[in-house]
Amino acid sequence: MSDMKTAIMDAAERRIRAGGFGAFSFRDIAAEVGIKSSSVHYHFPTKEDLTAAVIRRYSELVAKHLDRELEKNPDPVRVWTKAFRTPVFSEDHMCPCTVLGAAVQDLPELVAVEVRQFFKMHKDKLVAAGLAPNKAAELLSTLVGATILANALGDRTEYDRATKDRAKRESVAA
Amino acid sequence: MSDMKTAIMDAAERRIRAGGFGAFSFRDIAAEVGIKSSSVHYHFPTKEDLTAAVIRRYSELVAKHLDRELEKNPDPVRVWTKAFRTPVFSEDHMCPCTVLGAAVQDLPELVAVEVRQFFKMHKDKLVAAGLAPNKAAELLSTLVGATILANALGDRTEYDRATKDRAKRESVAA
DNA sequence: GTCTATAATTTGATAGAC
DNA sequence: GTCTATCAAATTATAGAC
Repeated sequence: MSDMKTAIMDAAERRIRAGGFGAFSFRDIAAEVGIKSSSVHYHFPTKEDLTAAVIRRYSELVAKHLDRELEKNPDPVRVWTKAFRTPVFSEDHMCPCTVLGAAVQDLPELVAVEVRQFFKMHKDKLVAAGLAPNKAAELLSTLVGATILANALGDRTEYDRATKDRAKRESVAA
Repeated sequence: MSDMKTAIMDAAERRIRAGGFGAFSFRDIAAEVGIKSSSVHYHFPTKEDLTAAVIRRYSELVAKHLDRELEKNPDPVRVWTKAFRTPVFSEDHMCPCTVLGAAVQDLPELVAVEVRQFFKMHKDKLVAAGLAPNKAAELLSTLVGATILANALGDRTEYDRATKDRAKRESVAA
């Protein structure tokens, strides 16, 4: 993948994390990467294509990261709690799939498919790691919800408050 | 409040639930309620004003509902789990504050304030109902996240999977 | 690959008649 | 309160030169 294609996706991802599909334009991104908006269309024909590519890249990156962490630490509760904590304590604030997942009804089909796939990937991996389906859904819900709570309240420490007890309760219990 | 003002807010709320702040225009809403977009501005000067009014109304409605339910059932876990379940199993799919809370960084100030207040209200009420602050944050996170999971996966039953175990585990324990 | 130029549409908002 | 008319700006996307 070319440097420019990567730079475009990086800029788009940051904006999606902040406000979702409606919160960025080709002109925004073009200005940031130093080209014209028509040149962005050369790399990604439509906004739908660009957004879907960003989510797919993000999803694959997260999947690889989780596999790597699980090798070092067999406790899925701790691994996932730490993974979802990362954006909260960075400048990005939110996971792009969480932002898009909340407004999935307003998303172009290609994007909706990628977002659905992201959450399905998490469920599958958690079950493969030993969690019961109900526990997997509950853990994932708590982590996703905790990022929203922290974001909406403007208080990152809310994520730790929301996830602290479960980590103590269920760690190693998997 | 006039019937027209109410109709405008109803139309705006439905669109916010589906896609957030960027997913509706004054023209959309005007068409739905049978007037022109310029007439919408008579009732609400700006989009920011309209959105903030919608969220404030929603927040107050939810607060009253929770107070009423708590009188009938003293178990906050069951009351809250049922309350957040309602939009998931309706045509609305999502709570408007959850959708906006995920993208709060992209929201006008007046709207962001109302969204923050919504989640603060929940935390305060849960603590007043007897939950420890950590437990309140965890429960709220799980419920909010479960609505997103159900929405993103296009499977309402995911909400029940994600919330079933906790209800069993913690009910009456408050 | 990037540019200029532009089409076609939509947006939030205002002025002023009725 | 609602209308017509309109503005200024922004949007996604395309055509064609270089």
